[in-house]
Parts: sequence; structure tokens; C-alpha cells
Amino acid sequence: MPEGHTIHRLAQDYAAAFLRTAPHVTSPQGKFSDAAALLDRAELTDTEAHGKHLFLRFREADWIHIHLGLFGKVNFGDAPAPPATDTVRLRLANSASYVDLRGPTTCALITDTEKQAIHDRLGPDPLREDADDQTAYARVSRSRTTIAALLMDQKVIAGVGNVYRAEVLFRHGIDPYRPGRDITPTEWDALWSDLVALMREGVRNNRIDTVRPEHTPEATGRPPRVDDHGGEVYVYRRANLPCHLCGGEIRAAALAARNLFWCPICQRD
DNA sequence: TCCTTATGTACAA
DNA sequence: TGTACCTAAGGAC
Repeated sequence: MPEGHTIHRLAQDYAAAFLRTAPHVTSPQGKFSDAAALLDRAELTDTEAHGKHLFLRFREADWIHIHLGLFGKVNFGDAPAPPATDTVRLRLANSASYVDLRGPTTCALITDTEKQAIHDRLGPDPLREDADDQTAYARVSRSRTTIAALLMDQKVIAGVGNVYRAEVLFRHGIDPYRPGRDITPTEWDALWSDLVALMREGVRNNRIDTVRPEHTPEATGRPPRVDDHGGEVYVYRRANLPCHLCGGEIRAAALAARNLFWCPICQRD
């Protein structure tokens, strides 16, 4: 599930269930056991997300830094918590709720200073109030790298993943292979504000929907999609299927070890 | 039951 | 550019 919207939603959900409580902290899988013992029964005092990074603050300045990577998953439930399976890296449990984290790339206890270093290497996040999109455009507009690659570069813009990347480029008719330096200020403004809107909706619904109302299955009569990632999309994982707008075939290609999807007709420069 | 795939990233060569 | 890492689901047999 993990693009930025998922992580911001998790920050909200961890807060809703555990903020200002002192949960039992454990690491049944073992890799986080020492830190879990230090935090056990400490108060959760804040939660925060920046891009795909999640931070949980305990006491004054102890942070758990979580990055889900490609496989990480989080599961919330009501107390009493069932016996944890041996893949649960981190479990929080209080009198009302429990939450299990499995398969993260990162789950580590860090200091304020270490946390700041992570913020410093991330670009602006469309879901954060402090985001300055011109910082991102400054990098995009002087890069020969493709806009498709730049949108996935967390140093440039934080939180966009493979789904939002493909979908936002489709929605603006931009060829994914166009160099960043050829994106105009007007195009960048439109891409950024669209990401803000799409990702906010993603946080709200806990899924990625990018299809405009006039192109939804309800409006067009075509069958709904809804696959693993849960939402209605134009191009993501629709290789060789007809484009919702022009009927041409959606294409897929490997770009930096990830799958890129686009419509060569609708997204021709 | 095995194989592939996945919304990610870091590091080596 | 390739590979390693972490987990689970779906499809092929």
C-alpha cells in the first residue's frame, strides 16, 4: 500500500488509537526487541509523516522511524490483541486497540537530530503544510532526467510513488520521458496542485483514485477496475488494455527497475 | 507447493 | 545497472 497518502493516513490512525496513552510495546519477530523494551509503557506524544517516512514520538524526544518499503504492512485491531505471529516487527497495544507492523524496510529508534537529517534529505511533500513546491521545481527545471524518474526521486518530491507518478502524468497529458527541464512553470503548478488534491483524497479514502467523474465506470458503463491497490486508475497496471480516453493501448516499460505505464497517444508531446 | 509479483530504497560494482 | 532485503497474495502446476 505504501505511497505517501498511506503513511499520512497511518500517522492519523496511530494517533487516533494510541496518542497520549502508554501502550505495551513489543517486537514478537525480535529485530526491534531492545528498543521495544526501552519504550514499553512510555507515552506516545506525537505522530508525523514526511513522504513515505512515518515517525512516532514517545516521551520527549524518542522517535520510532518507520519506512514500509515495498512490502511493509500495518494492521489495526480492537483489544484484546490476538497472539502475535512471528513476522510482527512491532506491536503497540493498549486497553482498547492494538496495531501490528510487518515487513518494514526500516523500524528504528532515533533521536531528534537523526530525524531532522531525514527531513533534510527529503523534498517537499504535497501532503505537508510546510511544503514549498518551488523547491521541487527548481530541481526539476534544471534536470535532464525524465519527469517520470524525477517524480519518483524522494529528494525532489516526497511521497509520490509508482501509482501517483503514472496517473498524474496521464492526467496532464505529459510524456513520461520528457526531460524535467522542459516542464514549464504552468505545467509544474498544475502537476503539483493535482498531486495535493489527489493525495489528500487518498488519505481520506485510504486508496488511490485518479479517474475524473466523467470517466468513472458509473459514467461510461465500462466495468469497474478495483484491483489490489484498490482504486480506479487510468494507466497504472493497465498494460495492453484500452485507454479510457482514446481507446489506444496502454503501454508499459521498465524505467529504473520499476514499471512505467502510459498512453502513448494521450501523452505525446 | 512453487513461482511471480508488488504502491521502495540502499548499496555495490 | 544489478542485487539484496523484508512479507504475503495470487496464479500456475
